Amino acid sequence: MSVTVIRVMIRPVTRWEPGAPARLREAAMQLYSERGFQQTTVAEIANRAGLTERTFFRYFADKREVLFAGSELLQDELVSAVSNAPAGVTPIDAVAEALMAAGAFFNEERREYSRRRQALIVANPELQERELIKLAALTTAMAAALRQRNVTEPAASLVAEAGIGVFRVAFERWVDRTNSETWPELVRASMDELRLAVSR
Amino acid sequence: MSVTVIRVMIRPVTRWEPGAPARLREAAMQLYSERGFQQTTVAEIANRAGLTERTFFRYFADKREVLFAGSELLQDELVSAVSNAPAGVTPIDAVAEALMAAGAFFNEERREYSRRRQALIVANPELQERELIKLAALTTAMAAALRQRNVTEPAASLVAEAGIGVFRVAFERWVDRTNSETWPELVRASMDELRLAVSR
DNA sequence: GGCCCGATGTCAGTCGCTGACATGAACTAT
DNA sequence: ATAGTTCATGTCAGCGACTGACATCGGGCC
Repeated sequence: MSVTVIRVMIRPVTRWEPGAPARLREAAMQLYSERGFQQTTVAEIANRAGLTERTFFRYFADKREVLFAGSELLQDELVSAVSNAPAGVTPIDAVAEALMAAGAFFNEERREYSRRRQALIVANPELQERELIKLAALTTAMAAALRQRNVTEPAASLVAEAGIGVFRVAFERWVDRTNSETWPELVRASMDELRLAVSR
Repeated sequence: MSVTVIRVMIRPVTRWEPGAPARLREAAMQLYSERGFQQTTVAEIANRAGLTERTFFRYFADKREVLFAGSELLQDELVSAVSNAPAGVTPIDAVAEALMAAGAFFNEERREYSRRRQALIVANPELQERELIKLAALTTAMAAALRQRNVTEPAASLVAEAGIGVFRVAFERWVDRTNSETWPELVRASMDELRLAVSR
C-alpha cells in the first residue's frame, strides 16, 4: 500500500532563492540603520532583497512588522511557563520563573542581533509604538494565564504588568554593552529590586 | 506712556468660525464611532468640521493624534506632583500621591467623554499603539522626576512602571460603568492590591 | 490707504498599502 | 510525456495618509 517516495535532491535548484522573509528582514535592518526608518522606502527594501514591494507586503503586514515577526513565539513560551508552574507557587513567582525560563530567547548568539534591533527601535517612535503593543499583548496573555491559575483580578493584571516591567528593565540591561550578566541573573536582580521598592 | 487700548468688540465677527481644533476632534470622534477608525477618511472629518484635509494636518500630526492632543497636560501634572512631594516620602508613595492628585483630570464632567474616547481606543489597535506610547512617555517622565529626588536606577524605572500599571488599572475601573467610586479611591485601592500581590 | 500677519484653501506629489490578475517552474495524476 | 494544478512571485491600477509650495483674504497696524 504505502509507497516509499525517494526524492533525489541533488542540488535542489529551486525556482526562487529561498528565505525570502529573512532576506527582506536583513535588507530592512540594513537600510533602516543606514538612512533611517522614515527615509527608507519599502520598494528599496524589496529591491535590496531581490524582490518586489508587493512581495514584501505578502510576508509582513506593514513596514514596521518586519522587525517583529516571530514575537508570538516568546509569548507562547512565557504563557506556557506560567501555566506549567507548580500549584503552590505564588503569582509573582510564577511570572518570575517564566521570565527566567524564556532565557532560550536571550542567549549569547542572539545578543548582537538584539542589540542592532533595539538600537533601531529606540531611534524610531513608530517602531516603539509597535514594540509597546507587542509587550501589551504579552501582558494581557500573561494575565490570562494567571487567571487560569485561579488568580483573581485585579491581582492577575497587576502582577502581569509588574512582571513585564521587570522584563523590560532586565532586557534593557541585557542589551547594554557594559553588562555581561546572563538573562536569568538579570531577571532575578530586577525582580528583587521591584520587591524592595514596592514593599514599604 | 502706556495707552489704554479700548477694543469695542460688539459681535466679534471673526473671519472663521472659532475652535477649529475642537470641531475637528468632535467630528473625528463621531465618525470613528459611526463607521470605524479605518473606514473614516481625514477628508470626511475635515468636511464635517467645515474645513479641509490640509487644515486637519495643520492641527494634528496624524489621523490618530486627534484623540491624544493635550496629553502633555496630564504628564506635567503628574511630574510636578512627584517633584513637589515632601522630602521624606518613599518613591512609591510619591507616585501614589501624584496619581491621586491628578484627580482634576478625572472628575465627573469628563467621565462620559473619557468613556467615549476609551471605547474608540480599545476598538482600534492603531489607537492603542498611540495610547501606549503616551503612557510610556509618562513612565519615562515619572522615572526622571524620581531620579531628581535622588531615587537611583533601576528603582526609579521600576517604581514608575509599577505606578503606571496602577494608573491603568484604576483608569480602566474609572471608565467602567458598573463602578461609581471616585478617582482617588480607585487609585488607592489599586495601589494596595499591587502591594499585596508583589510582596510575598 | 497700504502693509503685514495668520488661518485657511488649492494643488501636486510621494509613499504605504491593497485587490485583481498574470506568469512560470515544479509537482501530480493520468 | 502531457496536461492540469499549485504556489511564490510579478505587474498594474488605485485609494488614502501625509507634505511642501504657493494663493487667498479679512483684520490689525502705521
